[in-house]
Order: sequence, then C-alpha cells, then structure tokens
Amino acid sequence: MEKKKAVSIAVVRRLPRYYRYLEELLRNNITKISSKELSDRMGLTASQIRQDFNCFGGFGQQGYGYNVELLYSEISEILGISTVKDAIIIGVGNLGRALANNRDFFMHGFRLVGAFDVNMDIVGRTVGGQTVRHSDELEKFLEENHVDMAILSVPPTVVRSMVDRLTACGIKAFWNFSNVDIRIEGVMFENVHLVDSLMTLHYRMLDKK
Amino acid sequence: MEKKKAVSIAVVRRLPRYYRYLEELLRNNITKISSKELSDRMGLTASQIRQDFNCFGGFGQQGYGYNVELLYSEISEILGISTVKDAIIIGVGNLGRALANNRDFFMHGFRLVGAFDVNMDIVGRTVGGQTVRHSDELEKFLEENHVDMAILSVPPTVVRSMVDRLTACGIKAFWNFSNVDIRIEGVMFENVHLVDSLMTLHYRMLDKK
DNA sequence: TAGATTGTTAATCGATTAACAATC
DNA sequence: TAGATTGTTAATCGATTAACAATC
Repeated sequence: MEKKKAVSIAVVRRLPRYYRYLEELLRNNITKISSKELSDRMGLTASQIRQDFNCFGGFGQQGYGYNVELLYSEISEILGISTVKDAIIIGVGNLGRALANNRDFFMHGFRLVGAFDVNMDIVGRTVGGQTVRHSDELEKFLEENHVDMAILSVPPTVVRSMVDRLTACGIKAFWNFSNVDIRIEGVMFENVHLVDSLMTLHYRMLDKK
Repeated sequence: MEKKKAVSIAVVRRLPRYYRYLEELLRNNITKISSKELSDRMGLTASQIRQDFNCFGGFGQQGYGYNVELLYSEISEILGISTVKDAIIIGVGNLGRALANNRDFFMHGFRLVGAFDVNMDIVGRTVGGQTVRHSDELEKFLEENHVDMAILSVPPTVVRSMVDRLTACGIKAFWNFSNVDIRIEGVMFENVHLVDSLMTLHYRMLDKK
C-alpha cells in the first residue's frame, strides 16, 4: 500500500542536515531557494538534493525552486519531530550527565523520562530534570512506564548485559555511546563511537602529510 | 613513489572497528582468525574484509588465515596509534568536560595539552589534567606551544569565529561537536553531530512501525 | 511567451560481493 | 599431497551525477 522502495540510509542521514540548513534560511528570512543555491551552501550537488527530496514527494515548483517554509515543514514532518518518544539514560557518568543535561538533544522528538546508574554517589542526584534511580529498579520502572528508547553511556564491559535486560523488557531502540557493537534482530542501534571517530581523524591527519 | 590509489573513506572508517575486534581476540587469546570467522563476528562479508586489508598489504597466509597479533600490530601501525598528536579543547561546558576527562579518548594517538573557555567560573579549573585558560589567551598559547588538533565543543554561534582564529594560527584539524558544518580548503573536520544522530534514530524508529 | 528550475530517466562512478587461481 | 584460505580480478549492486523533457 505505502510501498515505494525504502529510502536508503545515505539519504536518511542527510535529512537532519537539510533540516539544519533550512532552519538557518528561515532565520535569515529567505523564503525561496533553488536546488543549485542550496547545493552551493551545503557542498552537495543540486542533482543529489533534488533526488533526495523526491524520495518523499515533489516539494518544489518548476521554474521557481523550493519554498523554504514549506520544505522545512515537510522535512520536519518526515523526521517526525512532533512525535515525541520517551527515552531513558543508562549510565550517568561524565558523558551521560552531559547528554542528559543538554536540552538540545531533547528538543528533537525525544524527552527524557528516567535516568539510571549503579553508583550510589550518583543515585538520587538530578540530571536533565530526572532523579537518578539505581539500575536495580530498571525492570520495575519499565513495567510501570512507557519507554521507547534507551541511551547507553555505560562502560563497555556491562553494555551487553544491560542491553539484554532492556530488550527483555521490550526496548527496541538504543542510542549507543559505549563503543561496543551489538546486533540484535529487530532492535535498532544508533552507534556513536567516539573513539572510532577520533582514531579516524588521527589516521587522516597522518595521511595528509 | 608511494602512490597506490588513495584508500576510500569507507575503508578508513572500518579500521578502528577492526582494531577493536582484534583487540578483543587478543584478550581472549585467539591467535589465528580467517576472514570468514571475522566476518561472522563483525557482521561483514569475508570478501570485504580481505579487500580492506589488501588496501594496505597482504597480512594473511593462504590456507591459514591471519595471525591475530600480527594483524593487530599492522592495523595499529596503519592507524598510527603510536604517533602522538597534541590536542586542545575549546569549550569546557558539560560535554567538553566529559570529553576532556575521558582518558579513553586520549589513549589513541592524542594527548590533551590545553583547555580553553570564556566562562570565568570555569577558567582556572582543571579538566583532563589541564588548567582551563581563558580563550583570550588562545593566540599567545598557540604561538608558544605545538598543537595539531582542536576539539570544538562550543555553542554553534561562536564556532565559525573560533575556527577562523584557530586556522589563522595554523590549526588544520578539528574534532567538531558543535553541530555546525564548516568547510575550509586544506582543513580537516571530523564532525560528531549528536543532534543529527539522534534525529536519524528518531526517523528510523517511526519508519519501523 | 521565454526563462528558469524542477522531477525523473539515463549514465557514470565507486563500493561491495562473488569467483577463482595462487599458494601455504 | 589435499584442503583451506588468501590475494586479486571480474561481476554486481547501489548511490551519485548528468541530462533533459515537463512545466511553472
């Protein structure tokens, strides 16, 4: 019925970027933009931009270009910004705290509904508007509350068992900062492997010289 | 002379992953592995693994497979782990502090040699073994010290001017957390756009249902 | 209407996968 | 030697770019 050949991951990963650039255009009161002009700003080809947008429908007008406001709202719609999903954070160390306290992360389709840690010095503190609970309470919490996604900022050694517990409770999406790859059928992992990113940069710096 | 057709970015981004998996094999005292076996563990094809390694040379042995220790040391060599580069961090808010204090990030080819912020509440504190300096001292510091790379964890509004100042002082590599894209000829940006990552996850979660 | 720019089909390019001869 | 598995060439697949007819 709504079959139209799945949108490739390459396209999906460009969507937030389009969203950002359109946001900026709006801020600057630019009402109209052509694929050529946008491609210059973003460092893409005009052709790619038109191809990308046409995965979702024809948002432009021949001879004119794209209406920025319309395009922005279409892309917001596609990204589903207005559909708020419930997230919890597991591991409230330095990184976890930074993530939980960053309002920016929770203005784009997610809200934080819980925070967990095993460290008794941290349990009871407040991060991102949530009182940190002990990880032992996880199963009980998940039984009583609706949660769509879990942020993983725990040490690599405990990730696997944590993911097992969470998936057992029905969690099917993870924003994973643990630098460990996990693949489970039907479960979605968005990995942010910071060490990998850093090593890639390092390699490219050597390469350059 | 050492011309052999540049290694594609897709391959480069897999290198740290190979490195991680090989590290784990070593930890488990596994001395030998075939491309097939590694491909099962990593969720790649054996063919891709052999292609990837052969961008850098033949590390295997027909009929046997790969010696884990040798392969690990070759990949370490390729990634240049032992060549330590000097990094500074600009912006020591929640995220900047988490990055600076994470020893893990500075055990893979980088060391932190300076930290800067404009907030007087933060200037003078210690993060990642460095006393936070005021950003006004940046140019003087860069004149007197060798710096290869700058970590950008400042608000989006000030990134551009900060990058301009840093590139004017000769910095040619950035680990960029600011969620702003900057492109400058001859300057390398490794972007970690956390909000983009989160929005991508959000989209994929909607898509699923 | 003429000019501009889209939507879309076709061509190209690059990356992944398959196949197999080389060889340990 | 026979079996296994690499290194490497060829085939396939998918994503990007180019081209152009449709149309505002």
